[in-house]
Amino acid sequence: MQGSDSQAGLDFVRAIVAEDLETDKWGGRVVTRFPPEPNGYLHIGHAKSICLNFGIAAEFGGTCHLRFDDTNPEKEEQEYVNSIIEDVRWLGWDWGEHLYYGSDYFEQMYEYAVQLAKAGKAYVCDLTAEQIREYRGTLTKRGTDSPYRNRSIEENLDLFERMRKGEFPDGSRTLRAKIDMGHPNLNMRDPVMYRIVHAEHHRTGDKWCIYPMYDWAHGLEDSVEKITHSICTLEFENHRPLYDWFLDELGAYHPQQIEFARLNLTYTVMSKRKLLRLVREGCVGGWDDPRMPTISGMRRRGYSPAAIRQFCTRIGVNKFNSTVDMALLEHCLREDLNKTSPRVMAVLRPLKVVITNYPEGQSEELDAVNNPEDAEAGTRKVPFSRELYIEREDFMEEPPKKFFRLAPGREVRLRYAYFVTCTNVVKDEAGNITELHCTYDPATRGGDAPDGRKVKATLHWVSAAHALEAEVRLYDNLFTEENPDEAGEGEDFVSNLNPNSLETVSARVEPSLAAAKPLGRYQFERLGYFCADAESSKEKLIFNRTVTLRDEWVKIQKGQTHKP
RNA sequence: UGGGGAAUAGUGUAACGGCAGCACAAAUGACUCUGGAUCAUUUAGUCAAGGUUCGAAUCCUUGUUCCCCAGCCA
Repeated sequence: MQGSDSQAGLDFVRAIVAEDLETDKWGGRVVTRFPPEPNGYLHIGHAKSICLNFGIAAEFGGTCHLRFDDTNPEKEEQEYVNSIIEDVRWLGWDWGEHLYYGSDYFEQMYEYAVQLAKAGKAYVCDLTAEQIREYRGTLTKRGTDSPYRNRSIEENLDLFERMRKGEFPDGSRTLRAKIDMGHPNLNMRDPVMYRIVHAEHHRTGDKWCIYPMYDWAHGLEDSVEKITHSICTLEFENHRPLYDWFLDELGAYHPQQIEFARLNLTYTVMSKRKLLRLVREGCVGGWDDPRMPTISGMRRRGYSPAAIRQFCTRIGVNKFNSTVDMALLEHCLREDLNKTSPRVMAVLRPLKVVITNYPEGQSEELDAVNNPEDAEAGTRKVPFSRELYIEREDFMEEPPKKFFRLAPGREVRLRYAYFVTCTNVVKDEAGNITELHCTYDPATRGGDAPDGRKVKATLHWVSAAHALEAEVRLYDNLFTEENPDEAGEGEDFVSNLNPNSLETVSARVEPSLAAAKPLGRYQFERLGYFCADAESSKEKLIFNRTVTLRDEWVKIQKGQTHKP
């Protein structure tokens, strides 16, 4: 093993898989699985697990199963199943024929339980939930045997069968593994295998009124599917001895479990419980709110599957808890979007500009490059006329040092159009700037001066008469704190919600955007990446800001205000 | 002395007894019809203390800190 370099550069999970392949531990097979519980929407943390499991299968010539771990009818819904299937597929992964449901194995699990009971390794217990907790002991104190622990095998078999038949009310009895109430690992103190719940299951309906506990079900699901590497998160490390015990007692196929650290990201929360709360309390518009770290939210925000996949490989895999900087996610996003997004011009906060020496009623079409990063993307026409809109923040009446954009008397370039010089500032009675008057230099058509003179800034713009109105939603971090859980006394993460995480503006966009399809991604030049909202239409254009462009000017401004 | 896991720049990771490397972030400069992109440069790290060794992030000892476990949730 030491001599082998096949593991160099691999993360520790892949290193194990590579070594197992080398030693032929599984007869050349690599079978992984992504086993979500359909009780919520998938988030970026799940993407890490999805990319790990499907990625390993793809890299090592194996297969990866998508399996719903649906053993708790009270929390699971078909809606979640549907969203999970959509999200995994959207991320670009394919499970082929291997779509499974834990509930499909209920009968087999039941038979396995009977086998254990027959071996005297499981018993029906009449203790209440509260009593079970008391009998379990504590972290430092051993537990006490249940008074029902030594029932006869016949009685256990009879009672368990009657549990299944529905003869007993919810919570009245459980089937427990007979292990060791003095075990230092609490999971080994006669864990519950089945509980009685008369609830309708989203797939099995009312066929069952006893449901397997996760610890009992999960290992069996992996075993039945002949998984080779059961990759899960750190908190299940303590459960591994229990899975081992079950599988060994049963003499069943035994996958290898490998635990890795779940993903944490700055400025957001990552547990289904907390995300559910944000949805239920109306802090966001729903599971797919573009501010949510859910896959569906990120999709609606304008993230590309490639960006998310790239992020998942960049963060690596490890066994210790860490918090990844949101900036890395945004870096991966920009990296992909820069290469793939067509550029367009849009003005978020319009300031009217009149080109006083441009003939009234005249207009022309100018050529604009669709994507300077992609020659194949070609060019398009953008209309130019006497009245335009530019970005309000691209003009300053009294420009500070290093402000290169438009100012009185200053010449700048309108992208792909002309050089213009500001000649007059029009204000209303309150002194607010309402309009700018400029002159243009006809010789600079297309954006270059034949005399070779330079300008320090290039501005984006739209023609007032041709521009389309659009609602643009400017998103920012959902939370103001890097770690939202760090809240004051008596408060929790909700108190760290960013009140400015969404600002809606009425923008003017170039006419080509009339063809924008829902979820279509664009770069609004000089502003950022934007995506047509899922509900955007020709009648009402809506764009979501995915992420801003990196902005040197913002940094300069910050520097100027910090050191006056 | 309950059990289990883990510690490498600000952040995320690599190095498998042999020059502590990469990326993000930050900073500086070049270039630019996006203050974008791109390119170059810089800042910054082995939890601590001992030990083994020619040589230790890596092996050993002791300690410190952090995470997980007391659901009939997963």
